Amino acid sequence: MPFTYQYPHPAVTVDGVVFGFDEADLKLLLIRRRIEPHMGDWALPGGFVGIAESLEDAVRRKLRDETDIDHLYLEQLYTFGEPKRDPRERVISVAYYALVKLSEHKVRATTDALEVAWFPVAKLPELAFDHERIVEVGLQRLKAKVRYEPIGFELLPEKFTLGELQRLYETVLEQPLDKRNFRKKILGMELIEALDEYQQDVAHRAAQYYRFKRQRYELLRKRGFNFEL
Amino acid sequence: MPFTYQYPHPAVTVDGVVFGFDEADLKLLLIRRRIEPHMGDWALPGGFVGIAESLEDAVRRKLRDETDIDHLYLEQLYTFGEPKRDPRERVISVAYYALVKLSEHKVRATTDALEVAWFPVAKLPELAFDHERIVEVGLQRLKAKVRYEPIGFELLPEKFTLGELQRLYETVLEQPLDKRNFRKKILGMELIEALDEYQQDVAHRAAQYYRFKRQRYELLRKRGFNFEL
DNA sequence: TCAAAAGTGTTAACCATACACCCATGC
DNA sequence: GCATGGGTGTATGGTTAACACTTTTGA
Repeated sequence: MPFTYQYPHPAVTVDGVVFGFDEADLKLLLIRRRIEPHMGDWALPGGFVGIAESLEDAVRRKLRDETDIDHLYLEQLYTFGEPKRDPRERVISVAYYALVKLSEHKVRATTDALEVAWFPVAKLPELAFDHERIVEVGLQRLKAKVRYEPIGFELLPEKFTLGELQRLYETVLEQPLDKRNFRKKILGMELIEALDEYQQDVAHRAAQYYRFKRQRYELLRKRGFNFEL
Repeated sequence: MPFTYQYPHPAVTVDGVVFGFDEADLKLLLIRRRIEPHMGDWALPGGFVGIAESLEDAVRRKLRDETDIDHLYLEQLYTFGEPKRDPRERVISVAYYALVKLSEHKVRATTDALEVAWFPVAKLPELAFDHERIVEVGLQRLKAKVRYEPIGFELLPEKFTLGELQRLYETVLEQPLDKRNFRKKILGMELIEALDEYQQDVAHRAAQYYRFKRQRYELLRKRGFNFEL
């Protein structure tokens, strides 16, 4: 028992609310806990922050360890610090939310997780601790942010069709969008460019692929441009 | 040295970024530290979180103790957790930002502060730790939020003139607004009501006083209404 | 009578919305 | 040839932006 302090210290953890998008569903990454408390229950990936490690490094490490996910859009979400969140001791959890290109990542359980899986956000299992609340805040944030920052592209593969992009927005915002107006608006921003590539082997007219012009967006943003759906 | 843990624990603090508005200036509340490190330097009000105390309770307690400010709009801002923020030990700080009606609060130094004062945000002194960075994030948030939530009213007295309200927006957003368009927009929302009261003893035509209809706003918000500048 | 801020409407440009049909492909 | 999603333009109404003079008051 070597770590002693003059005043009581809470434990600090990080939790990741990791979203992916898959054809028609917004999905959330969960792990099944290998240890107590809540052993065997589904929970957000996360864990204790190392004493000399930044918060963001801690989340990235946990996601790498527990799920093999690397390379993602990551942003701090909120800090949950109610005194009775964890039965063991006072635990303050800094939650991050992350967006990953689902099709480009295979997840697999590693050290702390019995199992790792993507769940449609509409059909989540019961979650450990107050993780349900954390997911709720994450969803709210995603929904708010997708409207005024081009983060939707983080959920899609490099090449995508306008149909896929529109379905993504409709799913996240939970409302249908007019196809012609959507295309007019997106194309009008000149933030995505058409490729000379089309879908293959689809049972209907093949859609053209597009790519997000990240550099152009960064440039425009510096000049005061604001993305808005 | 009674508090011992199996793994090292960081200390957790809260810091308050407290804004006020005064005639023509956006102001920030600072304290001069009574203790090391950074004794005598200006810093954000804040301190360690009690082991059985929620984060928000901790900020409120600190603001009461150090400055006598009670009753304020308070919201979590961001959590700063870089390993070397504090020379003593690993300290993770959960920052909150707060808006107060400057004219209705007299601040005074109490337990931990040698001195307490309001500084115009444009002319801040050097700050302890990474508090400059925290203030920057707070300002950014205020600027973003004031556009789509009616938080400006938290900075004004109960009764205010449209001129005061406009100056507040111009100050926070750092851009001039057209008087006629501003009034049209604000009055069109029907969120503020005119009182039968006018300025006294002003060297120009006396302005009418208005009041924010908070209840009506809450009602409209539940029905899906969105405030926007 | 001057200075200082309050108060007040109209017009033109732009943007958001609503809406329907033909196209290409695989089965 | 049919089912499926891709792709395209216009007209209307509403919203935003630009703009200048009169009023009231105290010094």
